[in-house]
Amino acid sequence: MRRDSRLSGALHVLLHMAERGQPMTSDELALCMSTNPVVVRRMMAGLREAGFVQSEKGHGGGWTIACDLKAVSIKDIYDALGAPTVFALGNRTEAPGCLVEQALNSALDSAFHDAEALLLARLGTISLADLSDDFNRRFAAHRSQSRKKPRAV
Amino acid sequence: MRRDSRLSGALHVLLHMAERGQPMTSDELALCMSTNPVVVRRMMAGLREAGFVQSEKGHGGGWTIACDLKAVSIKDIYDALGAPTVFALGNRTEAPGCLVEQALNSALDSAFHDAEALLLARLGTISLADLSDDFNRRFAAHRSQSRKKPRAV
DNA sequence: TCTCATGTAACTTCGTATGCTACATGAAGC
DNA sequence: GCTTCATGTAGCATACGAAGTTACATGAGA
Repeated sequence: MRRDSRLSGALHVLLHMAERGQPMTSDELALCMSTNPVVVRRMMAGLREAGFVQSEKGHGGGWTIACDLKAVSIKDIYDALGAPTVFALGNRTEAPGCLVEQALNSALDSAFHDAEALLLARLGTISLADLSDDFNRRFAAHRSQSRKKPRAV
Repeated sequence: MRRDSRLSGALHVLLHMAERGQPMTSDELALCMSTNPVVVRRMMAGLREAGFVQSEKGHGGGWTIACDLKAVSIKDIYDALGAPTVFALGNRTEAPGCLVEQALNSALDSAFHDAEALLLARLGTISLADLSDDFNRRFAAHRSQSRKKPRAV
């Protein structure tokens, strides 16, 4: 099944903005992600409402980060995106009359609920600053490796 | 996002078959699930290949359970269905050149991987017999309740 | 007032599960 | 043998939601 990549996309955009340190337009961000500026705006709408980013119109406008990267977790971004459905698997019927299905849903729901809780808890422990730090480590490693073995990228 | 209900459907069908104790046709099973017999056959194909059920053609034919309910877990059924994608969320790009996306995927993959492992481990602890027992408990409770407050179902 | 940017509605595209039709295959009953 | 009943499966239609695109309104600066 095709996967919802909005969380991944939003985080990607945020990290690029954090690196840049100045306003970036939807067009620039769309280029970073090889997608469409409207997709970027649509994705960012929730983050703007949650106060994580700001947008300015006109010359010199664009998107800027409006929060402390250390204080915002991946889970916060997930919530700002509207907490999209986590699982591709699910029950056939949510409120079944069939007792077989009730027994089944009860067991499945419990397992899915716990897995979702674990996932969101994990995402809650990772801040945007953590991601940015990880990127910078990779960037430093990449540069030192490029110095040893210089080649075009 | 619309959810994949094959796991739920397959388990539902198996429990109905376990209750019945004799061959059930695709048409009967489709009726139980208010779906189409072809959908049932398609869903059951993997279970047949895995040896969990048998199918017979012709008069008196249909589907029968061919395994020990205590020995088969929900995870086994999931695998027999081809281990469909668990998450509706995912990375935009699996093998990105962008270092930002690499850092991101690394963090997300780790969390998703752990959540999936937890889910499948949980599904591995629940046998078809457990589900069947749970159904029978519900059925008994339902009947005793009906005796107290008799009414048409 | 012109240009650049966001905001948003409306439509198209694309992938996948599901629903359905049609027909081949094979087993049981007559 | 022939009919009936069942699975097996290909092939197409449908539904749905994310992503992609077009078009245009709105507002901020030069």
